[in-house]
Parts: sequence; structure tokens; C-alpha cells
Amino acid sequence: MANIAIMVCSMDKRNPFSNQAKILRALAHESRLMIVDRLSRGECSVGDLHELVGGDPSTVSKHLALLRAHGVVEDRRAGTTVYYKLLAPCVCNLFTCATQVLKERKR
Amino acid sequence: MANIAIMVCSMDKRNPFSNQAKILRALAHESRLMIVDRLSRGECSVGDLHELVGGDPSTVSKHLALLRAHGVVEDRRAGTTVYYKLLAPCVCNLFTCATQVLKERKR
DNA sequence: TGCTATATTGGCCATATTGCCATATAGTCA
DNA sequence: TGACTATATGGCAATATGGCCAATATAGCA
Repeated sequence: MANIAIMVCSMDKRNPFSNQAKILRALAHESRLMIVDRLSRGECSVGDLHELVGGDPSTVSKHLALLRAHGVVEDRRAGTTVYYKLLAPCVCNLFTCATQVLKERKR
Repeated sequence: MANIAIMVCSMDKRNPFSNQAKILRALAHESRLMIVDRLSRGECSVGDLHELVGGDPSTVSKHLALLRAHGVVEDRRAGTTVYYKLLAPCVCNLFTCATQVLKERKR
């Protein structure tokens, strides 16, 4: 995963589809969806999220950094523990939409 | 863009997030969103879609092939012209959701 | 059949994404 | 301060994605 240097949330006036694509891409990953789903049920520590998605802790950290860079989540430090929470709870609607598409499409 | 060999719509029972991620990824591209948006207003020829998104015709073709592989669109040939239409019109809800997230997130 | 229009496929290259390891940072506590 | 815990960052290699060009269908028509 690439390192996220800056906040990716400047709106491109030219094409709204570009911004929507960015958001969708930020969410279009199994681990990140799992993270968002979990956060939709409340604030959560990195450790918990790591336990949830597995893999290397640094990988989880980078997924979180990416979500943060897109303004989807926010972090808060309490001692050595860092907690994340959703900044845009409506992302959950995307789950519903995606599921709906999966059902609606023909096989 | 990679060539799409097979239909990508087998459901992974293990993790619903994996399937949702696939759908989101299939849509997470400016050109493909433009295409879907256009198709949401009715069937459309490849030529029209090409005129819409620009670039090389083969690139448009591959975007369409990808959407088709994910069961989002369907094609129909009439003479030398190929028409595409949405198989899952509810994908439009994703636009609303994405826009909502863009608004809701803090900057 | 040969010619044209429309669209798709194959190949290639540039770039992006992902995930691991190693290392660094931040905070707590002895 | 030093040791320890919890995260984050840098770097790298493997893989995926995107876009162009060239070549290949596929259908209509002279």
C-alpha cells in the first residue's frame, strides 16, 4: 500500500465522478470494508481492528491512514492506544447499495 | 487495463465484504461512473459512450467489459452497433451514497 | 468478394495498490 | 532514563490497473 502523505479530499470542480470514484476506491477493499463495518457499531482501537482483519499490524495502520486521508474516519489517542471512529456514518449505506447491486444483477 | 477473461460474479460465501469490495472496485473509476450514470438514463451505444468519456475506443470497450464481467451492464448488438444497458439500476444509489459521504465527512 | 463502420481483443508499458519486514515514534511506567 | 506497549512510517517486491497502439472480429453494403 502506498503511503498517504496528504489529505485526499480536495473537490475537483470539473468532474463530480472523479470525487465519487475516489471515495469508492477508498472503500473498495475487503479489509477496509470490514473496518468500516466495525466502526459503524462504534469507536474502536487499532488493536481491535487488527484482531478483526488479521495480517500485519502495519497493514492495518495503512488501511486506516488511507481511510483517514479520505475523511472517512478520524483518530483519537488515549495513552498508547489509538481509537478510530467514522466521520461519515452514511458510508454504511454503501453496504446496502453494494448488496442490492449484487442481488439485482443477473447471473 | 487488464483483460477480463471470465464473469466475475461468483459469490464468496466466506466473506460478504469481499463481494461488496469487488462491486465497489468495478465502479470506482471516473470513466466507469460516467458510463453508468449515462446508462441510468437509458440504453446507449458504445460510440455514444466513447464520445462521452473520450480516450481510445479500446479503453472504453475494456471499461464496458469490466462492468459486464461484474454483471452491472448487458450488451445487445444491432447491426454493427452494440448497445449497453444497466442490469442493476440500483447502482445509481451508490452515486447518492458517495455524494453523501463526500458531504458528511469533515474537512 | 472487397470495402467500410463499429467494437473487441492482445500486447505492452507506466503507474498504483497491497502487504510484509524493519524501523521509528508516542506514551506509560518502573 | 530505560524498558515496554501500541501504532505508524519507510522501503521493497509482487501484483493489479489503466491506457494506448495494433490487430482482429462482426456486420452491412457495393
